[in-house]
Amino acid sequence: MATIYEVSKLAGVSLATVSRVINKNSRVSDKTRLKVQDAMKELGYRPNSIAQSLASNRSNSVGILVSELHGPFFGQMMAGIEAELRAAGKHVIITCGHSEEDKEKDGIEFLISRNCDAIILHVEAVSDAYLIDLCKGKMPVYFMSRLVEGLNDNCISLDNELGGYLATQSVLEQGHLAIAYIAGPQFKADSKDRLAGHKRALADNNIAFSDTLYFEGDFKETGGSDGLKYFIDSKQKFSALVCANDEMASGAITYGREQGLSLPKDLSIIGFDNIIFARHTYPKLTTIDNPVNLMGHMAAKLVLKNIYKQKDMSITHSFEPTLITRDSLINKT
Amino acid sequence: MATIYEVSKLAGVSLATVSRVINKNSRVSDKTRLKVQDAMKELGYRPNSIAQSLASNRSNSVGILVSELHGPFFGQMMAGIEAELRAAGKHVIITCGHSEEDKEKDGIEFLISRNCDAIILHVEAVSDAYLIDLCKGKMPVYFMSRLVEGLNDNCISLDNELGGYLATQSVLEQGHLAIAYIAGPQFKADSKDRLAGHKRALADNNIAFSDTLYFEGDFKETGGSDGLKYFIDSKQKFSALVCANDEMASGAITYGREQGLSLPKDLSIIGFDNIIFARHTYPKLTTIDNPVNLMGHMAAKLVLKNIYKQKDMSITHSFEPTLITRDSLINKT
DNA sequence: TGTTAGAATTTTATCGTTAGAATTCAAAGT
DNA sequence: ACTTTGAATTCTAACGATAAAATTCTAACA
Repeated sequence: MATIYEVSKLAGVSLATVSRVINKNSRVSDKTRLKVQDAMKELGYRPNSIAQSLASNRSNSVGILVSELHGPFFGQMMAGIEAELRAAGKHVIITCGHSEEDKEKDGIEFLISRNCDAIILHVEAVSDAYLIDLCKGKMPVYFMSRLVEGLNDNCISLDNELGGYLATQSVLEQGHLAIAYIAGPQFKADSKDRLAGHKRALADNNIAFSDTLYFEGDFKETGGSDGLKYFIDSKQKFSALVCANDEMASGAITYGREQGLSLPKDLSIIGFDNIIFARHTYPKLTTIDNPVNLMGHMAAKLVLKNIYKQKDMSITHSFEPTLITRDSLINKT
Repeated sequence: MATIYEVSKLAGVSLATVSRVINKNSRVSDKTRLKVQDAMKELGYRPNSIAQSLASNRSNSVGILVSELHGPFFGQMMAGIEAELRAAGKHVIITCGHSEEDKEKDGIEFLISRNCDAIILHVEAVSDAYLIDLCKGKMPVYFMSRLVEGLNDNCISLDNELGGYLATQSVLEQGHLAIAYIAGPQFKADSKDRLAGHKRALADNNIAFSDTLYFEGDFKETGGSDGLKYFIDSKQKFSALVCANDEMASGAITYGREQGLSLPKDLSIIGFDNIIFARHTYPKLTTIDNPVNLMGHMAAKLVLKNIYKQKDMSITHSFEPTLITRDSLINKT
C-alpha cells in the first residue's frame, strides 16, 4: 500500500503538505492540492488509519458495551449509535457484558485497552460507585439508558419511573383493580424505577401494593411465563398483568394461552419497550414505547459534540416514554 | 499513561526486553521477567494497542459487515462472532450495509480503511463478481451465510436449498397439496436457494409449481402480510403457506388472524430461520432452524485459524438446516 | 525598490511499539 | 585457561502518519 511518502515524492511536495490535504483543514494552494490529489489517485493511496491514530492521538473509534449483541432492544440501540457515528466517519467497537458485573468490568477494560476516543456503556450489573470512579480516569465515558448520580451530563436516559407509572395508570384507567406485576431483575436500575412508577400509580389511585401479586423476573420470555405461572398457581384473582418489558409480556401471553386463558378477555397485559415484535404477538401488545434507537443516536451525538467537537449538536439527555395502545389491554368487564 | 520506555527504565532493562515479556513468546529469564512485570504493575502500564498495531502490522481487529444491526437473525450472528473473537483478545468493528449495493460497498471500503486484519461479510446486494474481485486484494475476506463460487474456503454457509426442501416436504407430509409460497427478495442468494428447494420438493411429489401461489416478499413482517393478502384477494384455494423466513411468517400470521382465519386450522404456516420469537407467535411457529449463531462462531474460528494462526481449529464450512416442529403446521383435514 | 505581513510549504521531531541484527553473558567442552 | 555455543539482552531502525517550529514565497504597500 502506498504511503504518504510516495505520494509526496510523486507530487513533488513535502510530507506535511500531503498530510494537510488529507486533513482538509489548513491552507494549501489550489494548485498543489490538485497535484497531491492526482498523485493520491494515481497511487491508489489510502491513509493508514493506525499511523494516523498514533501520530494524532485520536483513534476515531468509539467503544460500545451492551448487555447482549442479540435481542431487539440492544439491536435498536446499536443501530442508532452506529448510524450516527458512521456518518461522521468514526467506527464502533462493540462488545458485551451479559449483565454480569465481572464481564461488564472486563468489557470496559477491553475497550479502554483498545484506545477508543470514548466509550458508551449500557451496563446494568456494575455499581454507581464504580462508574463514578471510572469517570475519574482519562477515558471519556458515556451512559446509555442509565442515569448515574452526579454524572448527568454523561447520561442519556429514559424516565423509567414515568414509564412504569404510565403503564399501570393505563391499566387502572381501564377499570382494573387487581393488578399483578412482573418486575425485571431488581439489581438493574431500570427495573427498580419501573417498579417505583408502578407503585406510585397504585398509590395515586389508593390501591395497596400487594407482595403476593409481585414477581421478579429475568427480563426474558421465561420471566413472563414463570411469573404468570406463579400468580396462577397461587390462586389469586387479578384481571391485569403489568410486565416490566415486552419479552416477559410475550412469555406471559404464550403461557397464559397454554393455560387456556382467552386473551385479552380473561387477562389484560401491558409490556414495556415496544420492541419490533410487540406488534406481532397475539393479541397485539399494548406497551410503553422506549425510544432506544433515538437515544442511541443521541448518545452518539453527545460523543460527537464533546469529543470530536462537532458543532450544531443539540443534546437531549432525558427521554420520555409514551403509551402505545394495541389490543392486549382492554376494559375490565 | 506509562509507556514501555518508562517501564524499561524502572526495571533497568531495555525496551526490547519489555516488549518480549509483553508478547510472552521469546525467551526471557525468569528473573528479568519478574522485574519487568513488577515495574509494569507499579506503573499501571497498559500497552498502547495502536502503537503495537503500527509496529507489528497487526491491528487485532476484525471487521464485520451485516445487513442490519438490529433484527434477531443478525443479532445471533454477531453474538457468535464476537464471543469467539473476544475470547481470543481480538475486537470487532461492526458496520452495516442495509442490503443495498452501494451501502454494502461503502461499508466494505470503510472496514478496509480501518486496517482490519480480516473482514467477515454478510452481504446480499453485491454481486459474486465483485466479491471475487475483492478477494484478489490484500485484505482477507470471509463470507457468512453465502457461498461464493470458487471461494468455498472462505465461506461459511447454510444449505438453503435443503432448508427450502425440508420446509415444503414437511408441509407435503401433512397432506397439503395446495401450497402458497412467500419468497424473499430474489436478488438475495438465500432466497433463491430456498425457493429452489421448495420447487424440488414440489417436483419430487409431482405437484406443479404455480405462479399464482407465489409471492416475492421483503423478508420483513410486511412481506408476510402483503403476500397473504395477495393470495387471499386472488380467491385461490390453499391450505398451507410456506414463508422464506420467520419474520414474514409472523406477518402472515398476524394478517391471517385479522382476516378472521383460525390458525392453524384454516391455514398451516411454516417459517424459516427459527428466530427467538418464533416460539412466541400464536400458534407457535413450526420452522426450519438456521444455526446462525454457530455459524458466526465458525466464521470467527476460520479467521482465528487462517489469520491469527491458532491451532486446533476444526472448521465446518457448510451447515445443515433442521426442522423445528411446533404448532403452526398441522395435518390437512 | 525595499519592507513586511501573511500565506504556503518544508523541516524535524515525535507518537509507542516491534523486529532483526548485534552484542553480551554464562556455562560447557577441550 | 580458552574457545565455543546458545541463550539472554541490547541496539537501532522502522511502522506511517501528525504537528509545531522554521523557512520560503508572494503580493501589497510605502
